[in-house]
Amino acid sequence: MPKIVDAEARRQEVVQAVFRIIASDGLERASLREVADEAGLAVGSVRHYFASSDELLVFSFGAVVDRIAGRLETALTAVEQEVPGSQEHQAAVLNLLGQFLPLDEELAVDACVWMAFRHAARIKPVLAPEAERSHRTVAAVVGRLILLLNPGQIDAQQTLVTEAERLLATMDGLCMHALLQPEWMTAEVCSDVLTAHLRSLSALTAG
Amino acid sequence: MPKIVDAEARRQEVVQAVFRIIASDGLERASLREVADEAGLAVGSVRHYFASSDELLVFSFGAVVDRIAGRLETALTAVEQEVPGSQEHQAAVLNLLGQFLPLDEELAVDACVWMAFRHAARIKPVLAPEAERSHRTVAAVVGRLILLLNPGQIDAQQTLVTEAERLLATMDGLCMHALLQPEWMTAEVCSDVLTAHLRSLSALTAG
DNA sequence: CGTGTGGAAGCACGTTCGTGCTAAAAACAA
DNA sequence: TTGTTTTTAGCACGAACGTGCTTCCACACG
Repeated sequence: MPKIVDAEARRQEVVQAVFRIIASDGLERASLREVADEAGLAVGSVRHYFASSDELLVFSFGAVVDRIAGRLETALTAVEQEVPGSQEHQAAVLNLLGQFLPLDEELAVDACVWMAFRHAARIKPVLAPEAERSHRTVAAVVGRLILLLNPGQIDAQQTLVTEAERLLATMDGLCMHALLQPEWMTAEVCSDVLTAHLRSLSALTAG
Repeated sequence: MPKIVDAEARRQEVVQAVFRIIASDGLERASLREVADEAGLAVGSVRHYFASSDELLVFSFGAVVDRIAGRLETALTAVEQEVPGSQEHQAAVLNLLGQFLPLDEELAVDACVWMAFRHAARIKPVLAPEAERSHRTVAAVVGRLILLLNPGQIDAQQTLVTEAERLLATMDGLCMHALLQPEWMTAEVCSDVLTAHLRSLSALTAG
């Protein structure tokens, strides 16, 4: 058998190059030639691992969705292991919601890439399945979080859906503003908005 | 003097073509050739009114910002003319917030175009000034709305900023979801989320 | 009635893109 | 060593892009 290369690792390296290009220059610059350059390969080499440009983009979209979903899942189990209402519980919730925001370099890259792919999916049908998976996955996490924050208090399915969508929309909006208007959107404002929203959620239980 | 045409009207026609292309095929398809085709003109004709592709895009961005700002301003004065707490006041507020969402064809096109340009502005520096103007204008409207909803109750500047950003993030998130996941995001869910958020705002006054 | 100016159209060049295809290089089996 | 197969690299073609430049056309004015 010939030269053996860890194919999966190579694909991940290429995907990382895609991420960097999207974060710095946008999705439209993520062409095969640019990606190959960024990855230190030739176009033909990239095409050996990804049959077409579409396949590369779909795979990259799936990769970033998996990364985000993994972080959220980890943070959610951390929330579940704390006593509701405790200080640690509150911190775990804030940590979970912080995973949506570009608070450090890695989160910022993922947020950029995630946003770019979701918007591109509106136009490019090949990206639609991953976009829907992304939405379902994240909505499920947020829904479970809403239930954790209101233990046994939400009876109506409609309230759950509404509050989950409300929190999700707020998070996406915050992420968007943090990416697009970083000078107006400091980490402190993000934190204030999050705590204000959580207060409105606990008011739900009280009412 | 030669053949006289209403230059401003022509420019608006071209801009409308840009809007249609962005809404249906995305910003990256808004090339001079595509825009000229959509407008029923030749490339040279479009370039007669817009010196370059960048100038066309910047002008189009400004046009959609003006349209949205105009709608918001109108809706805000309508809110101001109602008695706070009245049924009509509530309806006027919902009407104002509804201007952010793709509730009809025209609003949907504007929302698509607005989103596309704002995200493109992260990469293309020529679009940055309009993006900042857009943000400042809309934030000002939302800030005034927050003050109207809490007459004389908001003393701390920080609370105003936080609540304005919170409402703005929610609106942008809702708009985004309505554009990207229309099957999950019915008008009813939008309405429920809006009323839930407004309830959390009035809870602010009560507390 | 010219005639010159603004409007409309198009050509041509260089660049970038995806992709089909070919060929060298590298590494393991025999 | 030789042979086989993966990996890497590259060429070439058609399409689409922005843009500099030129060309036609029609009409308002002297």
